[in-house]
Amino acid sequence: MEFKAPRGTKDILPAEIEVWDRLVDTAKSVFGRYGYKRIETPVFESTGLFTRAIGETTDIVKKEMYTFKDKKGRELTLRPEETAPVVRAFIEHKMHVEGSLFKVFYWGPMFRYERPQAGRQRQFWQIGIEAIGSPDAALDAEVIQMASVYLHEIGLTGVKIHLNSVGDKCCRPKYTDALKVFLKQESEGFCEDCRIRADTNPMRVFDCKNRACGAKLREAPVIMRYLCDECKRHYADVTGYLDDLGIDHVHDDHLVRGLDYYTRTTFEIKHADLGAQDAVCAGGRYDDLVKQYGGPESPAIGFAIGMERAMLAVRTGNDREEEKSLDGYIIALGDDAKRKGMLLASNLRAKGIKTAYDFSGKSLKGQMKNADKAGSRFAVIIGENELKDGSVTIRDMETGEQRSVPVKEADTWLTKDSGI
RNA sequence: GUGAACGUAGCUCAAAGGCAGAGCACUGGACUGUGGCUCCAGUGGUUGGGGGUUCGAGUCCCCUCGUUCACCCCA
Repeated sequence: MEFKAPRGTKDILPAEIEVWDRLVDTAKSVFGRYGYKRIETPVFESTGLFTRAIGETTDIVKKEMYTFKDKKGRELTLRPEETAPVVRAFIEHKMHVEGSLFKVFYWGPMFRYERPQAGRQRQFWQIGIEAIGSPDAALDAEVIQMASVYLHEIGLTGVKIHLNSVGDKCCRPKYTDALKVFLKQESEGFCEDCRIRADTNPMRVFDCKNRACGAKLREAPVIMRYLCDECKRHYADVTGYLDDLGIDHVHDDHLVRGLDYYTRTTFEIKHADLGAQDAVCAGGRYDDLVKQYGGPESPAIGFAIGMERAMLAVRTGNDREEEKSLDGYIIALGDDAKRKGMLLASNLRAKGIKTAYDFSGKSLKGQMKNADKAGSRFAVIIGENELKDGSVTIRDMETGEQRSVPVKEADTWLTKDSGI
């Protein structure tokens, strides 16, 4: 075969689209219930938008972006994530209203040039939300609860909410300094990657899966001890509200975020069946990002859910019986019957009856088989006998019962709840 | 970017250097205008692509593309 879907991309075929649509429909329903409105932003943006927001030293910016120049030489990038575009739109359209929240949700494809793996693709879809305009810890709790409700409503069970705080611009530097000192002192105990991380982005050592490093990290300074009073208080409030809401969560000292813009609350929702890429949802606060981009002081929080990962996790134990996708399947025998059949199909569809017409030109037997495979409730047969008296034969594909009815009454028989 | 395994019919997989096969699916028949069950028969392949070794390669070697898993990183 000459052409295949590009590496790291996937077709979603009709057989799986039902689950896919459910993820989207549930997003509309759940996030709408919390007062979120949908936003749609371009799939590509100026490259600088992402390099500054995400961080020059992050892997996403350094090696994973689909960047290109257009014909006028503009530097553009296929979006690797959606927070920066939403923030850009928020500022550009001056959506800031003093004392009120900008609450939006979205779904769409994101692009990162990575080696594909279970739950990781080059084009992948995210469903996410952003709430811009409040520092309130109660908002954090509501957002986390909303994510949890969403995952519950798409039928995901066995998820675990991990929570941490990464501090803000005054207390985080103190912590990273302390961590750096520790990593330098104990450098023999760490792998090569971690030694490099000590300089570039020390908090990322907590992501290391090397067992020796993990053991060593138990002695590392813990960020909670270094948080300023405001951050400490904020985090305590978030967990307090979550407890009030009855949302299970675990504190995770080692939960750090890869993107530079995060402040204070960070969280991940993990699922055990996903393999190495076990986060189905991740998010956190980004209190400085809007200001940093020239907007008004607007503390904010958001999260994103990986749709393909959610699909993988939902897949297990979800073999629901599929609904009959057709009400009527029209089988015409001969040219005259064909004309009648086409017209009948058209009339039935106009009345909202799901109707397919058989174009195979096969025998009655062959067309009956097609009706069976198509999953129709009824077969509607038009042959010589029916042409003579202006009737059609309607056969219930479940019970095998059938009866002859006038063409004009076909619609009422096809919409009957039961029996024929 | 690094490492490992894998790539054979539409699908799931056999064939341990010697005739490319099975099950399911598909098509036809038994059953002439009646689907599902059963039985019988049939169609279907440049063994991912390219090169090499060999009398002979699906099998061994090299390159390449892709898949999977892990690392890295992340949704």
